[in-house]
Amino acid sequence: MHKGFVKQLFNVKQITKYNIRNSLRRIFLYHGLLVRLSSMGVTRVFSFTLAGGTGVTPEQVRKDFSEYGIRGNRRGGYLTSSLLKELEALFNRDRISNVILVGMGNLGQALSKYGLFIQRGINIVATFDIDPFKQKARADDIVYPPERLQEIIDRFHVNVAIVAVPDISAQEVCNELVNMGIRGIVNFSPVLLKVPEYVVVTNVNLSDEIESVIWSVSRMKEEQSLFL
Amino acid sequence: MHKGFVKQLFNVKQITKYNIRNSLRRIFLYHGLLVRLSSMGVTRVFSFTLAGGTGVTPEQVRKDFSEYGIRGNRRGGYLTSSLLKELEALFNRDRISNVILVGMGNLGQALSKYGLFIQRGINIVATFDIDPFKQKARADDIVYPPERLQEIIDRFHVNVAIVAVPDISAQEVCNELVNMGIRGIVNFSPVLLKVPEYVVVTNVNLSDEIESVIWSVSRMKEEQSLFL
DNA sequence: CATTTTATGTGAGAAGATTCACATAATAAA
DNA sequence: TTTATTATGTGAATCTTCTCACATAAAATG
Ligand SMILES: NC(=O)c1ccc[n+]([C@@H]2O[C@H](COP(=O)([O-])OP(=O)(O)OC[C@H]3O[C@@H](n4cnc5c(N)ncnc54)[C@H](O)[C@@H]3O)[C@@H](O)[C@H]2O)c1
Ligand SMILES: NC(=O)c1ccc[n+]([C@@H]2O[C@H](COP(=O)([O-])OP(=O)(O)OC[C@H]3O[C@@H](n4cnc5c(N)ncnc54)[C@H](O)[C@@H]3O)[C@@H](O)[C@H]2O)c1
Repeated sequence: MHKGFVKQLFNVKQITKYNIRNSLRRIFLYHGLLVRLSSMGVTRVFSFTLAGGTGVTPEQVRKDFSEYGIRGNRRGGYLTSSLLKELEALFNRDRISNVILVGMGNLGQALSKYGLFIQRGINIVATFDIDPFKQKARADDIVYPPERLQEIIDRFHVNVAIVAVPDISAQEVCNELVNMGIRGIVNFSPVLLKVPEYVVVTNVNLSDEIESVIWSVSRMKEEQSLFL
Repeated sequence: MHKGFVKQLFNVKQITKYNIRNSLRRIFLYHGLLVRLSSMGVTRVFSFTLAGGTGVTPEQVRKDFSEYGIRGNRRGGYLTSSLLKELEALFNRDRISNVILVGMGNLGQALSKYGLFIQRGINIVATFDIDPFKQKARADDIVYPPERLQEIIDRFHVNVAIVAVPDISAQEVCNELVNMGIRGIVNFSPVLLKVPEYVVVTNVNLSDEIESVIWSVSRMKEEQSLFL
């Protein structure tokens, strides 16, 4: 089952104590799969179901569940609905989280238009850009100027921000956000943001992702050519 | 130095032997930083320079370099230019790689417009979409119909594809690509693609990334409220 | 030219993550 | 109701990754 594909989790490598364990990253994967299975009418899953759908081994799935105190039936696997509830309780998905998005360039616009975030409990309540031209992009989808950040953060009790500004502005924007009460940042710029220890940052580096696949493929090809 | 921020690497979790080691993922991070430092005129770096800029420890940087046979001067650190060359040789960046992009929706369009991929040796030679409306989006930036995939893959010797289609189509598109000779896929859809063992897949799951930050923040807040 | 300083390079030990193996419990079958 | 079957749950072993400590070499200083 778990052979024949390179699989990947999202990534987070931590240094503070607010460490996201590998096991928890996988829990997110299981959850994502479970949401889809559930919407397809699947009412019961087994460790191998989740394993097959996420690219890990069944033992790993059970071990992960064990770590978070999630238990199934010794023969009947797990009930989709109650497993979903348990997972969502585990990562505070009982309610929807308001996030803001700063930087409405290419990437920011794509993210802001994505309709499925809400299914995962992610609600982008407002978007911001320093460029006046971008600010009046659309009437139904307002882009605010950075001056209104504090107001919106307070009004919607926002803790988490998505940062999609150019690398030169990233640290500056980050500092402002942290001063305004933001405690978590998803950073798409390729710079390491310096933040106080009470702020969580996750970097998504798309160039690295693509480059690593290119590398793997060329490495694979090299190796195979040795057998010709 | 390495305290006070949560740091993250891009991610890849492997099952085949074409495993991307953590150390290699970090090598990509060092490289990205080095490119920026280099363009800022920095001619010499130390393990702590790279560590500070990427969120790892200096020991780790040296250990990683050691693993890949990269050596510096016992006192003078590393020369930016020669280190860059060594790293690029390491992951075949002597030449630029042609990749294709399938799915020109929100995300695909953002990716296709990103001008800095080329600096990282990533050249998107063509984009594809099944939607005829998207196909004639712009005269200067042609979006091809899927029928022309094979032709373009062959013409530009493409090995790697970026897949940004809806989850329902992802496996189908993936199968076609593999049949046409693609050996590496960067998959933005939230499904696990089943591929033969000679194909490398990396999944980028943006919902998971955001959700994990939300989780970390709420977890952190909970913990802090215990001390009130 | 000898001495001090400073950063590298790496073995050894620690920590973390994954796999293995099997006892255990729930269900199904007889 | 007894027996067989099947999936879970988890300690122990293994494998991987990270950290520590310090010897070592290059450069700077006197
Ligand atoms: N687009 C991609 O596919 C891609 C790929 C890899 C990395 N990235 C990274 O993601 C980030 C965004 O990429 P992009 O292509 O959307 O860039 P972009 O230049 O298209 O958009 C950046 C936006 O940020 C806005 N901005 C600049 N400074 C700001 C500030 N101080 N406050 C608020 N808004 C500000 C700009 O007006 C602009 O609209 C960049 O750091 C880029 O390196 C993007
Ligand atoms: N946009 C985001 O911010 C975001 C966030 C998280 C995940 N994703 C995932 O990324 C993927 C793309 O997202 P999106 O927002 O760009 O979706 P989208 O619906 O805007 O675009 C998908 C595009 O793929 C095209 N397509 C469909 N089937 C195709 C086929 N067989 N061959 C070629 N093209 C085909 C469609 O015509 C459409 O243009 C989805 O799987 C989505 O779940 C996107």
